[in-house]
Amino acid sequence: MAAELPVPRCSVSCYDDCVLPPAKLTGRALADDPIAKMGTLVRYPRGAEIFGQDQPAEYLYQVVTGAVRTFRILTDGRRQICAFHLPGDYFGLEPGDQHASYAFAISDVQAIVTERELVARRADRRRDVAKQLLVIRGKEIQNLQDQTLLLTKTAEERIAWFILQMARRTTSSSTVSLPMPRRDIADYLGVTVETISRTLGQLESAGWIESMSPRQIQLKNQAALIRLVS
Amino acid sequence: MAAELPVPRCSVSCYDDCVLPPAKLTGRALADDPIAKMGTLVRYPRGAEIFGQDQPAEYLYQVVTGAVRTFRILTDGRRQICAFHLPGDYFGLEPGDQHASYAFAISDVQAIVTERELVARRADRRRDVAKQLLVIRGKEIQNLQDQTLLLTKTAEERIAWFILQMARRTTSSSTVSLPMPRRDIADYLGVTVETISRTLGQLESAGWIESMSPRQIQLKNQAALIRLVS
DNA sequence: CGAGTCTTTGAGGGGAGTCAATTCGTGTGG
DNA sequence: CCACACGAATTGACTCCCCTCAAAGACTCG
Repeated sequence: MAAELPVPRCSVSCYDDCVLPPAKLTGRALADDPIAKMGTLVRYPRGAEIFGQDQPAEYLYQVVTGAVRTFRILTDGRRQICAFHLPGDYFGLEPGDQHASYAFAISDVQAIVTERELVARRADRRRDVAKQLLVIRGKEIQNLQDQTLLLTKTAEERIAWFILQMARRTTSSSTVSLPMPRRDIADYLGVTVETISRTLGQLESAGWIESMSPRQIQLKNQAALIRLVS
Repeated sequence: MAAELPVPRCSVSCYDDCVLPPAKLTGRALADDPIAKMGTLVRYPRGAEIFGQDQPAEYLYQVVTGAVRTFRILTDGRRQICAFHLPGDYFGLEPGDQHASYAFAISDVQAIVTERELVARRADRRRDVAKQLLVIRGKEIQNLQDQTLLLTKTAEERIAWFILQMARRTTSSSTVSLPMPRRDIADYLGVTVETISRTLGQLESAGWIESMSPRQIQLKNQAALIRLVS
């Protein structure tokens, strides 16, 4: 619904304390990854467009630091968030040779960018590269299946699920950071920002979470949230 | 919601006239397909379980005749239809090595069944096989993305979209066959059977479709339906 | 023909959307 | 350093679409 910022904003943000832990370039995640090694590190300022819908899909991306949203604009003008990509996540590997979605940097982002052509050629020779491509798509399928299940549930269940997922994907502490604005969460979960706000209020009244700031919440009763999403 | 039939029913069905055109084994679809050639043709009677959730995913399937539903049972007892598989469609290629869903034959089904192990080994050597696996997953991703978009729309839009998709995937004539019961459509679109029934009634009142029988409808104004899903 | 399932139709209630106003938080300019 | 401007987020009142519950037809199949 909301138009994307046409111009990247490079100013220091008040939200910069909501940083997510960077994927460790030297850790298991990337060391075992035959594709990431082939790419180069690129920086995108907050709000920057990484690629646009219908553009040729020339590159494959992996987030190192920051957060990325991919989304589609529907014919009725509504916006559907496809996914949030956090450190370690791949994005940009489209089924076709054109991007089916936009990708924007939610915060300042560092990403490993690899030529698709290069990956494809390498996959022809090396089994591990070909297998890695299949794995990336497999994870994407699982995410989409989760999202599909989610969209048949109530707003309360969706939001609880989202908080738990963000907790799992970011820090393991009880403090969950939501680097994206409410509008993004709403368009991802298929509810309105008002419903997000009201439901978070209910969860806080129940004593299950505590809102430190709009983008920083604390889990007070994780078990209850898990029971909610059953 | 409704429990699956525990025992395959082999009797001739009243709905057997709702047959879908078989994928042509000699046609382009399968002749170009390096995987289908490796498998064997298997028949499943209507209502038969093809595989179950959490079972080891040993085979890859391609529908030749009939229709298959894959679905998951949620912890709250609800049932989520993942997809309907019609002649030419692949199913059973899970991200992990266990099936994430059940697969049942909606009508009598013939399918080409191929060992996953065999496909995997072949993919290690032959580029076209590896690429075909990627293509299968790519199509699955597109279907899931479509379903995701769908679940954010109104019941009327979902049902119109479903009719149009079934029209596109089955015969090209104006007669659309819906081989699955209302309950399946409901669990796929995330609405109730009552809403399906009522909305079909509305579309018929509007003169956009005409119901020949519960499982056979005729498109009277395809343009209007397309405009509805925009 | 009769049991059972599938589908349709009806009445009523609730969850989430819409519209609108207020508060909060941030960045800007004096 | 403080006041103001602007968007983000929250809160409130009202409406409506769809679900729930219930019952009656339609169609198979034994």
